This record gives sequence, C-alpha cells and structure tokens, in this order.
Amino acid sequence: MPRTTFLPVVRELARCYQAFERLSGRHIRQLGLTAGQFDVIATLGGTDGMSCRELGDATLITKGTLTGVLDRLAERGLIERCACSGDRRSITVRLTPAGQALFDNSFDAHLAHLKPAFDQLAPDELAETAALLARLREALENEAPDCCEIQNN
Amino acid sequence: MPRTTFLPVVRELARCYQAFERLSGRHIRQLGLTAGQFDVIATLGGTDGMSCRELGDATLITKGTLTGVLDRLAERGLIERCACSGDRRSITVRLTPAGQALFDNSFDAHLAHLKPAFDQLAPDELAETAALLARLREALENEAPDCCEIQNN
DNA sequence: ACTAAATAATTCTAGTTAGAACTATATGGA
DNA sequence: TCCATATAGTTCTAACTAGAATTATTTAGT
Repeated sequence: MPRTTFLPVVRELARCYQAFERLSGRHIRQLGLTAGQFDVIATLGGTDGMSCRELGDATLITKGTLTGVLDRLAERGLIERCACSGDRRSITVRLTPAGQALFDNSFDAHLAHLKPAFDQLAPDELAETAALLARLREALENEAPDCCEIQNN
Repeated sequence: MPRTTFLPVVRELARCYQAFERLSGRHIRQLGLTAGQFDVIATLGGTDGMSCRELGDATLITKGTLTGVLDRLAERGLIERCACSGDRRSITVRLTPAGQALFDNSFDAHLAHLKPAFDQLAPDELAETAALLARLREALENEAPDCCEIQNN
C-alpha cells in the first residue's frame, strides 16, 4: 500500500532547499547582508527600478516583509524610494550608486561561491532538475489557488 | 558564455519549496499549528520520544528555534519533556495522549490534502525528482562543510 | 581526583515570515 | 458626482530563523 509515494520528494525538497540556503547564506552574511536583502539587491541590479509589487513577485518576499527589508536597505543607503510613477499609491525602488556598486562587486562573487556545488552535477542533470521542479511547482500551485496574487508568471 | 547554467535550478528550487510551504501551511494552520509545530508532532508520532538533538536533526528545526517550538507545544499540553535518560543534560520529548490524538487525527488528513498535487506527476517523475534533489543536496553539502552537526545522515 | 574539551539544551539578538488589518489612492459603475 | 470596490504600500502580531553566547553536565587526559 504505497500511500506515501510522495513523502521522499517532500523530504528531499525541504532538505535540498535548506542546504542551498545554508551554502548561499553563509556567503551572503559575509557581505553583511541577509538572504532577503541580497535577493532585493540582485533583483534590482541592472534595472532602472521597480514597484514594491513587482519586487515582491520577483523575489518571493511577501508584501509585509518587503517593507522592513527595504527600510533596512534604505537606512544603509543602498536603495532609494521615489514617488515616481503617475500612481501616487505606488513607489519606485531603485539602487543608489552605493547599492549598484555593491551589486557589481558581489553578484558575480556570489555565483562563483555557488558554482562548485552545481558543477558536481552534469548540465543535463541540472536542466532535468529545473524542469521537474517546475512541473512540481505548477502542480502545487494548481492545488493552492490564488494565494496572494494570481500565480501565472 | 553560459556562466549561469544553474540559476534556473536555484530559481525553481526556491519557488517550488515556497509553493509546497504555501499548500502545506494552509492546511496546517487550519489545524491550529505552525509548520514547525506540525513537523515536531509528525516526527514524534509513532515513536516513544526522542532528545532535542534527534528531534532537531529529524525536523530541520535548528536548536535555538526548537526550544521555543517545544515551549508552545508543551503549553498546549501536546508534548512533554522528561528528564528520562541516564544523561542529565538531555531530555526526552514525547507526545502526550492529547498530542498523540492530534497526530492520529491530522497526519493522514494532511497527506490527503497534499496528495492531489503530487498525483499530477507520474510515480517515476516523483522518484526522479527525489533522486535529483538528493544528488543536488549532497553536492551543496559538500561545499558547505559541517554547518552545525556532521552532515551524514 | 582534576582540569580541558565536548555536548545538551536554553537564551539572546536581529531579521524574516505569513497573514490580517489599516491608510491612501485609484477605478468603474450608477 | 458618488459610492463600491480594488490596489499599493505600511503596520501589526505571533512565530520562526541562524548564529552566537550561556549554563549544566559529561567525557577524556593527566
């Protein structure tokens, strides 16, 4: 009676994600950032700014959390909030020159920090992993309808 | 110059994990528990108790967090701490009858809540996903040496 | 027996999390 | 125009998070 064929997937998904966060987080902390802060910096890098909503969608940081993350990045002079657009409810968040410099210095270094781990898998294994994870994510989202926003991105 | 062949994997890993947590967490919250609390209840269910260390290893909850999670479960009468073993530093955490009853009532229901999502993938896809995630986790752990405990379980 | 190092659990700090409630602004009818 | 509804961002609460420091106990070396 294989009533739990999917439990190993759940277990490995959680452990794999945690292992990634540990490897990634260790390096990010050395940069003086948290995972969420780095996520914002990396997402804004190379853009000319985006709204909180776009930033939340792109980074997986939820709305309520994002305010605090942006507060701390703004305190440190890495991002700025501008009341730019034609919608007075909305703000545009963009990197300051200091934030851009941090992005330039840290992003490639972070990829280099992660690369040795992923190099242990063959390119086609990585591609297959990404494809299967995407399929699983879609299945999970089908069963978790419209959490916060519409889930089709 | 494919300098970032692994970024899609990172992206899908994070999104897939988040989608799972959302689907799972929604049901768990309906039970009046948090994800960590359910993890502890599910891990202790069917055992005769374990130490904090074993519980931390089995649940992915870190040492410092575990104390608080156990405090809240103990307040609600779902678990108890006993100074059982021959080591006075250690405690044994086990479900109370109320905790056992909650486990009995909720664990299968939780699997049933998750099953429709995983049923969208074929059994061999699930097996392949688990295998690839395990390989990736091992690779990540190779590069993140001995975080807290030795990583061979 | 005695000290040094290891281990079990707790405590502490700063930050993140989801979700819900809130404020301000915008939009689409009647 | 006015009102209902939707949206953008902030605030609030309870809980979780990693990591480091702390206390108590055990183990190993001398």
